[in-house]
Amino acid sequence: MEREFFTQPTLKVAQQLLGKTLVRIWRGKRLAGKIVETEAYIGPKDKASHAYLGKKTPRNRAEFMVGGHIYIYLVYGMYWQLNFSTETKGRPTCVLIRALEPLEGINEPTNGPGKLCRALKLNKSFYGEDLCRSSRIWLENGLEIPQEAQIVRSARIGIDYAGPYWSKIPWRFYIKGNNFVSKK
DNA sequence: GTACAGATTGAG
DNA sequence: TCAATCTGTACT
Repeated sequence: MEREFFTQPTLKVAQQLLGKTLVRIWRGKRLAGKIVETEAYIGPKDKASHAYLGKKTPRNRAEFMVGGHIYIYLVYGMYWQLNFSTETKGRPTCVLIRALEPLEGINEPTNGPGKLCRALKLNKSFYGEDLCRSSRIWLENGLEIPQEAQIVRSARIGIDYAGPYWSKIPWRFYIKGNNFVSKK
């Protein structure tokens, strides 16, 4: 995928990522999966974002990079969370990849954000990696892009702490009826 | 230096 | 319903 794809508005990128193929080269092998579920986190105003009110720390600085870079971090002491930065440099926006449908070489579950990172052998060494230039992880166009009618919008998962408004805003997207979406 | 909570998961 | 497990961040 080109840089221009990732620099579009975050909500648009979150929806257009559905159906794209995420490719990861691991020990010379191709691991690939179709993205079936995403969530948008939109910078300073989003109370659920790590960059709420523009907060910038060593941990979340990748959120501020120009679209197409990897923001990866550890939650609950054991699960990695894969995000792609979006929009322009300095804008703290990103899309969380929540679930994949396995296509090639994947032998572990990928129906959750922590699980997909385990299946694709992703960790902090990917922090800040450029998806447009990396030789070990990138995105390819899927064969068919889901029609708008096949995309479901709902509230994001696991962010109740953000309060009644931000925890309910419908910034989670997934492919309708897909068996690999998390929280069946 | 110490305390604390989290964009999850799988077991009971 | 609940514990595992650890890092970034805030506070003393």
